[in-house]
Amino acid sequence: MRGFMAITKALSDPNRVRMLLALRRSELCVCQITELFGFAPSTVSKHLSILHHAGLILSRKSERWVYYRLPDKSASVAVREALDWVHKSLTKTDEAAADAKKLKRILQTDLAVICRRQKC
Amino acid sequence: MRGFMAITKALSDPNRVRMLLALRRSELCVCQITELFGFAPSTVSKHLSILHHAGLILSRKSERWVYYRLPDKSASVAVREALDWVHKSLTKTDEAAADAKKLKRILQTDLAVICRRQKC
DNA sequence: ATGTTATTTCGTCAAACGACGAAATGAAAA
DNA sequence: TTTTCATTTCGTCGTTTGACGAAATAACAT
Repeated sequence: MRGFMAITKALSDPNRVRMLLALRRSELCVCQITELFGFAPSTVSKHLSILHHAGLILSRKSERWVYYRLPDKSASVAVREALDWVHKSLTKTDEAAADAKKLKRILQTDLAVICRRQKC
Repeated sequence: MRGFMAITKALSDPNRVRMLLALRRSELCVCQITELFGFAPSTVSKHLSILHHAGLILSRKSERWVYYRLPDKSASVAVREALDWVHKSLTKTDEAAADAKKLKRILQTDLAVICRRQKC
């Protein structure tokens, strides 16, 4: 029950759900997600940490950046079913479409440029 | 997205999830659920109203009591998948077993007796 | 009609949440 | 080694949540 509640609590915030949808296309680093949402980096980091703690995303560090991604088959059944449910329910929504559109432009921009932009 | 978030917020409280599990065996009236949880009736009513608003449970009124039950096939895909996910993930947990055991005794007791008990 | 009573609504309060900025961390670059 | 910088942690603040009891509601029983 404990792990299950970690998942449902993680899913109870719309911004965290949007993050899961954004990660569907490809892994993203914190500053890319920060750019997408327009939140403070610390806020995004906290959200990602909650998703990570629930097992809904995985992380890896490379060069200067921390990348988050959706888990593969090795995730628990509860996590996989939760992610399937989220994606099946929301891929066709307006919010997901708008985020996907904005994300597309972000992915075309150099990472260093995006990160520097956030210092302003 | 709005309806989906209503579901995830409803599922983000462990007591509401326990209520969904309790309803798996049979429909229950508010005072039976109140007896099971040991909360104030107003608290239970609020929880049930949140679950109902999310479409996760249905209600019917009969004689003096309001009964809540899980929805049938007519529920939305998102709701049905959420309920399947909850039940598949949690039916074998200790919490569910303990509630089921206590619920069994409650179901053997006369409704009017249970309701009167709560006035003390 | 009147009274009873199961349920809901409302107001309150403490705890949890989500946002932020400032400071700490830690790994790569110089 | 020292600096740089992406990320995380910490403390704060306003809002939301979950609990309660009291009062309102509405349906049944008398």
